[in-house]
Amino acid sequence: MPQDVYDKVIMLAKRRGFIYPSFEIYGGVAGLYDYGPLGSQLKNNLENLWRYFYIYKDSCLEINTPTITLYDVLEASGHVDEFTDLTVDCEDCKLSFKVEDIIEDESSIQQAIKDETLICPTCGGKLINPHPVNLMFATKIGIGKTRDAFLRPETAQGIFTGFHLLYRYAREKLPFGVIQLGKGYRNEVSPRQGPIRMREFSMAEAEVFFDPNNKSHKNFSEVKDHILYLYDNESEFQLTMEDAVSKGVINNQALSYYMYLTQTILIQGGVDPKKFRFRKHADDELAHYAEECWDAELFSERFGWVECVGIADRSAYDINAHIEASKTDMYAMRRYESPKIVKHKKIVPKMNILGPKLKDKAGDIKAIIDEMEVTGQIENLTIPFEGEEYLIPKDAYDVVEVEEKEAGEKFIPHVIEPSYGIDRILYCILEHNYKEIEKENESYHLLSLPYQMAPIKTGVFPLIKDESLTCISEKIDKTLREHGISTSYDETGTIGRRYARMDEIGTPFCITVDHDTLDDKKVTMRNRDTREQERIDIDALPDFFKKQK
RNA sequence: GCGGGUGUGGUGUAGUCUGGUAUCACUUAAGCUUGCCAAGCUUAUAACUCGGGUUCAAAUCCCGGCACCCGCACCA
Repeated sequence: MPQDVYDKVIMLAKRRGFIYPSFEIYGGVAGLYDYGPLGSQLKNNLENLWRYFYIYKDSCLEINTPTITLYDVLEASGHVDEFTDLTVDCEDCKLSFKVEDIIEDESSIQQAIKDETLICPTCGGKLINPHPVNLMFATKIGIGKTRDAFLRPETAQGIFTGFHLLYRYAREKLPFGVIQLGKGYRNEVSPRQGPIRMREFSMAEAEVFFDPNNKSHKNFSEVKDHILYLYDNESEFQLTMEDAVSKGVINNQALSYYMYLTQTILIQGGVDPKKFRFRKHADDELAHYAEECWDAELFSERFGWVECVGIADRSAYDINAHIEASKTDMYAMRRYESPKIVKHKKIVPKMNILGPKLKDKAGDIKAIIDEMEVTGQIENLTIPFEGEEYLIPKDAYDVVEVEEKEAGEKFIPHVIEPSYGIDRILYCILEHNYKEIEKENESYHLLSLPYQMAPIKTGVFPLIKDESLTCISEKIDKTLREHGISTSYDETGTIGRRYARMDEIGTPFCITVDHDTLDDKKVTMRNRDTREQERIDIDALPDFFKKQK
C-alpha cells in the first residue's frame, strides 16, 4: 500500500502520542481527535508563541468566553441563518429529510413541493414544509425552563458581545485588540480530511477594533520593509509591506501588519517558507460583511494549499448587528479636540400644571416632550399618546434655548480579524518538519521542530547503565526540570537508539553523561539537526537551554 | 449524502478468491550485553473494525453499522 507523507505523519503522530482519533474503541467519530501527551505540549507551545506576538508585540487583551453561546447572539451575527441545510418533513410519518438527499437541484424545491412530486422515502407520504436546519451543535441551557443555545462556531462572537466593557477597559481609545484561544464547533457534513477538518477544533482569534477613518498601525513603520509572500489567484509574488500598501495590493496598514505577524508566527513555529503564501480572496468569494480578506495558506502534500489563517476586514458588520439586536450602546466615540457647543430649543413642561391635569399619563407624556426637537414657532402643542392627542396649553410649558456640549461623534468601530485554525497549522508543521533520511541503509525519520515548538527540549542519557553515570544523569534531569526545561530521561538500550527515539519526536538536543564526566564535570551535547557534539559544563546547562530560540 | 475501495498486535503487514485455533518485521517491556548515532542474544506482552446471519467450524462467505481513503456533492 503506497504511503504519502500524510500517512507517515499520521502514523507517527499516533504511535508517539501527538494526535489520534477520539473514542476509537467505540468505532471513532469522524472529525474528533485526541491530542496525546506530546501533541498537547506541541499545541501549548504554538499557542504560547501566538500569545507572545499578540500580547507582547501587539498589546492585545486576552479574554475567555463560554463555548456555549446563546441563540440570540448567533441569530444577530447571522449564523442561525447561514449555517444551514434545507430539510423537508413528511406529512404522514413526521420524519425529516435533507433536501439535498431527496432532490438533485435544491433551487427547484419550491416547485417540487407545489407539484407534489416529492414522496417520503420511508412511508411514501407527501413531503412538505421545506425549512433550513442549522449545522451548529444545538443545546439547551437549564432544566425545565430552558433557553436555546449552540456550541459556538467561532470564538469571535464572545469578544463582540463584550465590546462595550472591553472598550471601557481599554479606556475608550482605539485601536485595541482582543484575543481569545479556544474551541469552536461545527457539525460538518463530511469531515474527511483528518486534522484539517474537525468538528471540534481549536482556534486563536484576534478582533482588533479600529476607527474606520484610520486603519494605520503604530508598529507599521518598524516592520514596513519586511517581505510578504503573496498570491493573487494567478501568480505568486513578493512585496515589502510598504509597497503592498502603497500600491493598493493590500488595502491598509492594519491588514498588512497582521499579515506580517501571521507570517512571522507561522515561520517561527516551523512552517516551511516555501510552503507558505497569502492568498487574496477574489471579489466573488468575499463574505458579505468582508471588505477584504487574505488567507494564509500552507501547502500539504496530501491536501494541496490549505487555508489555515483568515485575515479579514470585517468592517462594522458584527458590532452593528449586536447594537441593533440587543439595543446596547456599543458605539465608540471620536472625541473633538474641544467639546462642541450646540444650541437648540427645548420645551420644558411645567409639571405642577401638567401633573394634576394628565394624572397617570403625565410621566410618559413628559418623556415624549423631552425628546422633541423644536424648530421654529410652536403653536397648539399636541402630543400623540396611546392613540389620543393631548393638547398642552401654552401656560403649561416654556420654550427655552439650551446649550449642550458634544464631546465627540459616535461611530461603530471596524474590526480586523486574524483567525487561526490551530489544528490545521499543527498538522502542517508536523508535515513540513517530517524528514526521512537514509542512515546506514536504514530509513530514519526525524521531526526538525524549532526549539520553541519541541515538546521535549532535551534527552538526558547515561552512556551506559552504570550507577556512577545514572546518578549524575538523574541529577541533571531533575535540575533541568526545576528550571522549566522539559526533558526525557532514558537509560535503556544503546545510545543510538535513544538518539533515534528523540529525533523522531523532534527533540533538538540530547545530553550524554560518560565516564569523563566524573573527572571534568562536562557532558556531551548532541544536536539533532547537525548531529554534532560538543562538551558543556554541567553547571552551564540551564543557561544553554535558556539561550535557545 | 451518493458511488467505488479499504479495515488483522502499539506500527507496518501475510493469510481472504479456495472457511479449519493468524505470518513476518519493527516497536515496547525484562534480563544479558553495550563506551556516542536504531548492534546482538534470551524471554515476555500484544491483533482479525463492530453487530447479526450461514456453517460442525468464519479474519475468510452473506447482510447491516462505524471509521478511513478516492471521486462527486457540501463546506470555506
